[in-house]
Amino acid sequence: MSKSGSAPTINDVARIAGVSKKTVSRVINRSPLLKDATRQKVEKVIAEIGYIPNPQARALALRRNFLLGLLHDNPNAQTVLNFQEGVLDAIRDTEFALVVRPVDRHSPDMLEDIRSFLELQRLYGVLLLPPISENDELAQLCREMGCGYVRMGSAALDEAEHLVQSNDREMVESVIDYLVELGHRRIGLIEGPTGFRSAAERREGFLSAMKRHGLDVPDSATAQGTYRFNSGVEAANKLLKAEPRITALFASNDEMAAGAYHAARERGIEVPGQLSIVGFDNSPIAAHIWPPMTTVGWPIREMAKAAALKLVDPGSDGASPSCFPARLVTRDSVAPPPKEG
Amino acid sequence: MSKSGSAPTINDVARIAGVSKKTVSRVINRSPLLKDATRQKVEKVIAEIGYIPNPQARALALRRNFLLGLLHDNPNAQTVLNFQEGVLDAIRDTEFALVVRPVDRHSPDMLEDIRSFLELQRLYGVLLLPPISENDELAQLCREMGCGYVRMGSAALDEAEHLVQSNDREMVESVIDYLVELGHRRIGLIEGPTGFRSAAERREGFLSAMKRHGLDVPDSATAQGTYRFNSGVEAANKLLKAEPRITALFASNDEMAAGAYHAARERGIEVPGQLSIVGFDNSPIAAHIWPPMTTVGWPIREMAKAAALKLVDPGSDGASPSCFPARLVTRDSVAPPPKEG
DNA sequence: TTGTAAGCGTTATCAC
DNA sequence: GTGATAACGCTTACAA
Repeated sequence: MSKSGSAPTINDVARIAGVSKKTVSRVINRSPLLKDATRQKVEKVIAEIGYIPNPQARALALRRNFLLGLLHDNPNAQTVLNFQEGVLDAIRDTEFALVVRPVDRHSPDMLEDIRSFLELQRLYGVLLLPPISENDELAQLCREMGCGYVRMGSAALDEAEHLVQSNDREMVESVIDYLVELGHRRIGLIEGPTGFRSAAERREGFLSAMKRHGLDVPDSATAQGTYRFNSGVEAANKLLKAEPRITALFASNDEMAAGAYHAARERGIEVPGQLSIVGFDNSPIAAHIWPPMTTVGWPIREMAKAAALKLVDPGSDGASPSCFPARLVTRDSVAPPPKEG
Repeated sequence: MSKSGSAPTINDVARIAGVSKKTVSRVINRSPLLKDATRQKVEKVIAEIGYIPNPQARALALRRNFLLGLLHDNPNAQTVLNFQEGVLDAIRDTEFALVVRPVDRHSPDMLEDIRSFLELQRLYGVLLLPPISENDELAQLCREMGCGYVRMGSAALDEAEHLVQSNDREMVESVIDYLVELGHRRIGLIEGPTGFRSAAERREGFLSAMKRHGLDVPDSATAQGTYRFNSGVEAANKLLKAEPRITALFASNDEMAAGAYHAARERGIEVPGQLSIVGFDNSPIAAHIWPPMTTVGWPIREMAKAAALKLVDPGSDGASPSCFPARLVTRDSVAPPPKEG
């Protein structure tokens, strides 16, 4: 047995199994050049004494920590938290742990901060959430530092092994199809901020669907927001004062869509009777607002799990492309347009 | 200079400064038995070559990682995320990093899971969020494992060095005072689930304030929820069907309060005209719902920072008690009661 | 296929 | 006060 008190080490295993510690190390690391008999003998001892390799020691020897980092500039609390859960799904019962690192994408020091963070903590790999996942310099930095990385995004930002993707554009197209089918013709767009790939993808989806249906998109039917609630209020106010009034609007995220609810209510416009609203994200507010909001939801948690697996177990499925389909969550904020007059 | 390519090590510092590595180690660890001249000489070299101690090596030698763990059973996404930001405020520019670990308080294996997690990762310390912060066995486990811990709670759960506290009870009392001052007499309570200390504290605050004002609290004016939205709907439905109807209600968190909005709207009861609603948490939904909700807010981020500092720098202020005052965030969900009749 | 010796970068022990 | 020397628990040469 191991020396009582402290956890068994590789030396205990080696001594009891009657092999060298290097052989034990080979077992741990699944070296292919081991005789099966030896491997089994060692594995038996490992199981018996409950040996677990010490991650700190491995980290020192390998010059690389068993830590996954989540880098994000808080797009939305629930999104970040769901993502954390998904990563945990992937690394539960492994030696990996998840470290989080909120960053400020507007800070000129962001890249340098991340560089020294990676240098210090020697992370095994990092997971990049939008919008900073769209930053190519950041990806380049990870490569330079020998740090694995996976980007989560709404477009083909990188090679398959570094990317987990959603199909925002298609989804927005089908949202518009849905509204048109219900009879809507004057549909407005509250788009997200410049510089966000997701915002661009969603706008493209909107515009191409409208074009496909032969519908006009006057300037007065689009407005830009910041992805925040207040900007949704302002943008909706712009859209709703134009005549003839739009009968439906798509907002590039739920928070702005909630702002649009607010603006509509202040103007005495009924949702969905006089105005249909569709959001994007399926965040909690969409379910809790009144009337419950129809929106587009990503399978964030599954995406996060896939992203983490690409890092910790690239063998399994990591090299293959991962595109996760979003789905329309139908609730009560959409109805046919009001009769003209 | 250090060998080019890799970062300088303690050996480089020792060689250049002409001292032993142990002396450098003493400088790093602020040993008091060093001659000032020696210290300054070494510090100069450290600054010159930009030496940073390697956390992985320290972790191995000290048998303790430079990681803070956040253990939580997601009370609320925004709360958790704010807390993370607060911890980061405390450990920014230190060698510490934050690892997160969502747990399932309903799992019978929770304690064992946490035990093996702590054993494996050798965390410097953990931060416990409600409701698991109220679990005394968990605190005991941390003590046994030699892992620092700080509990965040709404009552005096532990000694000052292990606690960051909020004053939920007093705050709820002042909420009731506020409603009574406006003229409300029939005030309802949607309380949180059994087993949550925060729920108990808030209920106590409610009841003692009502008693102080000589106001009756019939059974029909209280209902229990789970802190989730749907339970708020159900609880409010129970409260709102009792006659004479309550004119105000306090919900133990915002999510249930949002559920109460929902129930009121379904029954055609106007908020705040016919029913005033006050929540607790100041979560985003309170600001985004219509009408914007009056609620009680904690300074989560500051509390998190204080908690992390208790762990990483107990010298500064860690031993002293930390009670953070919540404050009433006044918005538009409260009005005087409707005229009788 | 397996073992030996020498690190990885720090701290602890115990002399001086 | 300070410095050799041996841990800490593992991995990577390189040898056998």
